[in-house]
Amino acid sequence: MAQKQSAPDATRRSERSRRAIYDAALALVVEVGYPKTTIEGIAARAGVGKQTIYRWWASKADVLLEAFLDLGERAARAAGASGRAAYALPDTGDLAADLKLVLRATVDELRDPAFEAPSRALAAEGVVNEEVGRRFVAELLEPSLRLYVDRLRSAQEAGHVRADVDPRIALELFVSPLAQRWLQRTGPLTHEYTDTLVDYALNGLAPR
Amino acid sequence: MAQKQSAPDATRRSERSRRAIYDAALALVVEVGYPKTTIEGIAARAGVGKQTIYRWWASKADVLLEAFLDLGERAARAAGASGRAAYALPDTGDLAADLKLVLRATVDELRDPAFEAPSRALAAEGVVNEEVGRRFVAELLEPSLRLYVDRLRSAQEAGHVRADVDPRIALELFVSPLAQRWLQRTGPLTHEYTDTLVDYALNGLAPR
Amino acid sequence: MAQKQSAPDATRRSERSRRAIYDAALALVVEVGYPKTTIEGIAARAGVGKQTIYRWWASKADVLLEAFLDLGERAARAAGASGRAAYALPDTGDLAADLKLVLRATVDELRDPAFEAPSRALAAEGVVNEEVGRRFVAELLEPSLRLYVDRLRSAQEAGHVRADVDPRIALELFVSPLAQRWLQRTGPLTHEYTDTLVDYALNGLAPR
Amino acid sequence: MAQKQSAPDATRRSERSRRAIYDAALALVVEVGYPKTTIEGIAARAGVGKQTIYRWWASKADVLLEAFLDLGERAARAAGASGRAAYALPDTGDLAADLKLVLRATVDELRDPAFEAPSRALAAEGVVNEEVGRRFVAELLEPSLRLYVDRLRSAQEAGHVRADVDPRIALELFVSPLAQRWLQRTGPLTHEYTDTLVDYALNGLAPR
DNA sequence: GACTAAGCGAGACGGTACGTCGGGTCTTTGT
DNA sequence: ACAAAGACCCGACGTACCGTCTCGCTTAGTC
Repeated sequence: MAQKQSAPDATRRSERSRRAIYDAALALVVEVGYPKTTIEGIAARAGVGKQTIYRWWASKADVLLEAFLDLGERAARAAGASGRAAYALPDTGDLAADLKLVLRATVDELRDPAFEAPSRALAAEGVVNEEVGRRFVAELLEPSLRLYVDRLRSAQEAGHVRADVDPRIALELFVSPLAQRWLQRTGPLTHEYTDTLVDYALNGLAPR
Repeated sequence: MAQKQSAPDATRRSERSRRAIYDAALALVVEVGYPKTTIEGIAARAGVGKQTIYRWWASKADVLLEAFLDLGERAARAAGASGRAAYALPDTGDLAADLKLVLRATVDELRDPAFEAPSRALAAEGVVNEEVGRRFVAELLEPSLRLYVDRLRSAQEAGHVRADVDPRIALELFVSPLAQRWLQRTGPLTHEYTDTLVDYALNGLAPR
Repeated sequence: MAQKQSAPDATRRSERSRRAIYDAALALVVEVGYPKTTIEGIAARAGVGKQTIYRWWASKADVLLEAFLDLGERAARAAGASGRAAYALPDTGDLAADLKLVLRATVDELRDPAFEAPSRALAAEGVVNEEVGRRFVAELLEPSLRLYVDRLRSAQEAGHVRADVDPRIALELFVSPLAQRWLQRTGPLTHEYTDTLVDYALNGLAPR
Repeated sequence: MAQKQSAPDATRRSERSRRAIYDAALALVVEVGYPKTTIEGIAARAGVGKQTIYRWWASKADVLLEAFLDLGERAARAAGASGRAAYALPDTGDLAADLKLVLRATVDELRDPAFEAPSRALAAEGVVNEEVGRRFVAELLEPSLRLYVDRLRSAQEAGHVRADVDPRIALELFVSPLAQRWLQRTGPLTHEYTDTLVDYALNGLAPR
C-alpha cells in the first residue's frame, strides 16, 4: 500500500490555492504555450509556493490535466445551470442531421483558443507519455465517445444502422478523421468537411 | 539580406558527424524517450561538439525529424535495392483486399519500437509546435496518403468507388481511426480492427 | 508597550516539551553538526510542533544556548548533590599548582563530545552574531572567568602576584591561548601545554 | 586518484568571472553579513552563472576564503610596490616596543570593516567546519604567527628572552588574548590593552 | 460540569536558497 | 573554416527549511 512519500492531508488543502493554480496554468498555456509554461511560472502567477504544486501534483501535465477537467466541469455546470446537461447527443430520429450538428459544434469548440491550447498540450503530452495519455483518454475523450456509442445504438434499434455494426468502431469513421485533422493539421476543419464525413460514413453503415 | 548567423558552408560539412548525430538521436529517443533526449546527450553520444548540432539544426525536433527521414530513406533504399520500390499501393483490382493488406502492414510497422519511438516523438512535438507539425505532415505523412489517393482514383475509374467521392477525404475513413488509436491509445491495434474499418468504410464509398 | 506578538503565558508552558526540545537539540548538534541541525529537525525529533519552538525561542542558536545552559545546570546539580559545588577554584596556596590542575580539567572537558559539539556551535554562532555572542560570553564564559579573577586576587593578597597586575587581564594569559587552540585548532591541547602556559605566564618570558 | 567529478579545465577559466566573484562575495559579506550571503546572491551580483561558482568552489566558505586570501595578496602587493614587504616584524632591538607597535597595528586592522566582516565570517565557519578551519589557520593565521616566532628567536639570541622558552607557545601569551577578545567580544580592544599584555607576558605576573 | 482560552502536535502555506541539469553562445585548440 | 571540447550565462528543476498560519485536541482555570 505504497504512498507517495507521506501523503499530504487533503482535508487541510487550500481551495484558494488550487483555484489560483488552475487559473494560472490555463492562462499560461494559452499565453506562452505549453513548453514555456513552467511550474515555477505557474506558482509565481498563482501567488503560491512551488512546494504547494509539488505537494498535490506529480508533474506539469498533471496540473494541466486537472485544471482542464475542472474547466470542463465548470463549463458543464454553467451550461447545466441554464437547464440542459450534455449527457446525451441530440436524438431527433435523423441520425445524419444529429451527427452533423454535433460535429459542427465540435469544430467550433476546437477553434476556441481557451480550449485549444490546453487540450492540444495535453494531447501532445499524452502521445509521448503513456500515463498522461491514458488519463487524457479515460477522463476526457472516452466520456464523449460514449455519447456517440449511445446515439448509434439508438439508431440501430430504429433500424437506421445495420445491426452487425460495432458502434465503438463505427464512431471512429467520423470522429477520428476530425481528430487527426485537428491534431496533425492534415487539412482544414470546416462544417462542410464534417458533413461530408458523416455522409461517407453513414452510407457504409446504413442497411441496404 | 540577413542570414541566420553567417550561414555555414555546407560543402565543408562533416558527413561523419551527421551520421553519428542521426544515430545518436534515434538511439536515445528509443532508449530514454523523447523528453529525456537532450542536445547535450546527443552530442556526447555522437562524440561531437554541441556547436556542431546548433550549427546545422534549429532544434532537437529538427534533428530528430531529419534523422527519421534519413532512416526512412535508408530503409527505402535497402528495400529498393532488393528490387521493389514502395511508390504505389498494390492494385490487384480488389480494393478491399489491397487496403486490408496495406493497413495490416502499417499496424505491424507501428509496433516496431525503432519506428514507433521517433515517430511518436515527432507527432507529439508536431501537435504543439506548428512548424514541426507542418514538416512532419508534409514530409512524412502526405507522401503516404498520396498513395491512398492514387489507389482510390484507380478504384473510381474501375467503378468500385462512387465517382462523386473525394479520395483525399475518403482515405481518412480508414487511415485516421488507425492513426488515432495509435497516437492516443484509444483502442487496440489489430489486424481484425483494420479489416473492419475497411469493410465499414468501403460500404459507404461503394456505389449501390 | 509592544510585546513580542502577544507574549505567551509561561505558566501554561509544557515542561515535557521543553525537556524534549533541549534533548533533541543537543543530540542533533552532536550527531549531525550545528549547520545541519534545523528547527524542523529538532521539532520532529522532540515530537513537538514547530510552533512550540517558535513560541518560546527566537532562533536555533537561542534554543541551543538554553539547552546548553540547562545541561550545565543539570551537571552542576549532579555534582553539587555529591557535596561539592564549583563556585570557586581550588586554593591550596600554590597558585601555579592550582591553575595547572584546573586547566588540565578544562582540557579534558573540552574533549568530551557532548560538551564540545554544542559549545563549539555556540561559539561559532557568537563570532558572527553579536547578540548570541554577548549571551554566550555573559552566561557561560564570564562566570568561569570570574573564578580566575577571584583566585588571582587571593594570590595577590598572599603576595604571590604583583599588586599592580589586573587579574581580569592576567587570566587571559593562560585562558585565551587555550581557548584559541581549541576554537581555531592552532595547536594540540595537552596537559603539558597548559602547564607550560601557567609557567610562562606566572614567570614571564624575560630573564630575571 | 579520485577527482571531483570530471575536474574542469583550469586553463580555460575566466579570470574576469573569478575577480567578479571575489568582489561580490567580499562586498556581500560586508553589506549583509555572512549568513545572508548566498551563493545565488554572489552569482547575481557578480553577473555570473551559479554553475560557474559550483564549478570552481566547494562551498560558500571556500569562495570567501579564496576571496579573502586574494584580498590579502592584493593588499600585500600594493604595500610591496611602495617598497616594503611585511615578511618580518620590526626588530629595533627593543622587543617590548616592537611587539606593542605590531599589536597596535593589528588592533587597528581588526577594526577595519572590510577586513573584519570576512575574517570574522571565516573564523566562525572554521570553528564549526574543521576543513575550513584548517585552511583558515594554515593559510591566514600561521604565516602571521611565524613572524612572531622569528622575532622571539631573535630576542632569544640577544638574551632578551630566556633560552628555554618555546617561541611558538610564548607568542600565544599576547596574541591569543587579543584574538579571543576580538572573536568573542570578551573585552574592549584598545592600544592600552595590548600594551599591558606585552608587559605582563614579557615580565610575568609573579613578583621578582 | 460546562465553558472558555490557552498551549500543543501537526502540517499546509508563501517563500528563499539550495545544488543540478540543460539550453544556447562563445572561445580555444587542433586539423 | 569546420570540428571537438567545454566554460560561460541563464533559467528551470525538484528539495529542504524558513517562519507564519490554521486546524482539531488536550488541559487548565472560571463561572
